[in-house]
Amino acid sequence: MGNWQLRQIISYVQSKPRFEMSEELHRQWESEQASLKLRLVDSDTEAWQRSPSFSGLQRVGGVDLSFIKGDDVNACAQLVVLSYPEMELLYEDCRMVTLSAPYIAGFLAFRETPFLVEAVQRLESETPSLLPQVIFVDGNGLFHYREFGLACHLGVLTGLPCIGVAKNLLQVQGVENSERHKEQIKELRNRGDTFPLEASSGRVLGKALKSSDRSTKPLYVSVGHRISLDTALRLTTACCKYRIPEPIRQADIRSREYLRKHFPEGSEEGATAGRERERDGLRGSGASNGIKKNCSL
DNA sequence: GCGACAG
DNA sequence: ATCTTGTCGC
Repeated sequence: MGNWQLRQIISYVQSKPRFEMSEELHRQWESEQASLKLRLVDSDTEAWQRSPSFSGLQRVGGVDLSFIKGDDVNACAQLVVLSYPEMELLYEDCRMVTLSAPYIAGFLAFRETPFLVEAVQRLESETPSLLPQVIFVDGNGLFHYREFGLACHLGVLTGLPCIGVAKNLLQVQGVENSERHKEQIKELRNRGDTFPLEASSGRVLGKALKSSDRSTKPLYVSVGHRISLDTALRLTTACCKYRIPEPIRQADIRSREYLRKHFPEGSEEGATAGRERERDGLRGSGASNGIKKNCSL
């Protein structure tokens, strides 16, 4: 294929416009965020959160969604629970899900939350003793346009303490990826070092955190629900073997692994091909080494 | 027109 | 989110 045709294809793909949201839906979602926000608790509510060594904390959770390359509708929703402080797997749950909402910055929760809540509810009804005492969420909490990101949303809907952890900076409320910001990143020396993400209002919405010794890029941590920012930072640091907090990292690794296994590159039509295998006995409830597994197509 | 846009 | 090989270093 000539370079010329390639450019033609590239420009076509790139011209695909981002989803345009109707004014109506925009208002509806904003008002839902505002009303859920009334139930948000942005301080420590648990005894273990006050403990310097988190004594009393035994289970930390992580959630994530993974996608197949050409398909932004079918995804694998994953919940893992790890032991604290060992970070050993205690429970994992994954499901293929069909998303109904598009990705729109500022409204990520409407796309992902329904499936994450379902996963938590399955655990709650089947093995409540394994419920995590806190959940690490892939996305922002209070560090958000309206101070109610995915981690807040999931926290309020489940009632569980949640921590928002974003891998990329969301430029919001006056916080920007400026030269100043880049300088502050360079000044982070040791694992655990932070600097505040301050809104133009003066409120600190979250903090940038150097989560491992050999990572140039910080994590953007903010309160999700029922935890203070300082505690969220301490715990995030405590749960990082690498840059990404272990619960989120495991959820990410395992959901991708699941997709690789059940939808190898080439099984195009996305999840439809796999649906036929649905009844073929692939339902994992059997535990091999004490780890509760709860996976199915 | 240019840049931003968590996942 | 996803694509993608090697490369440099411990």
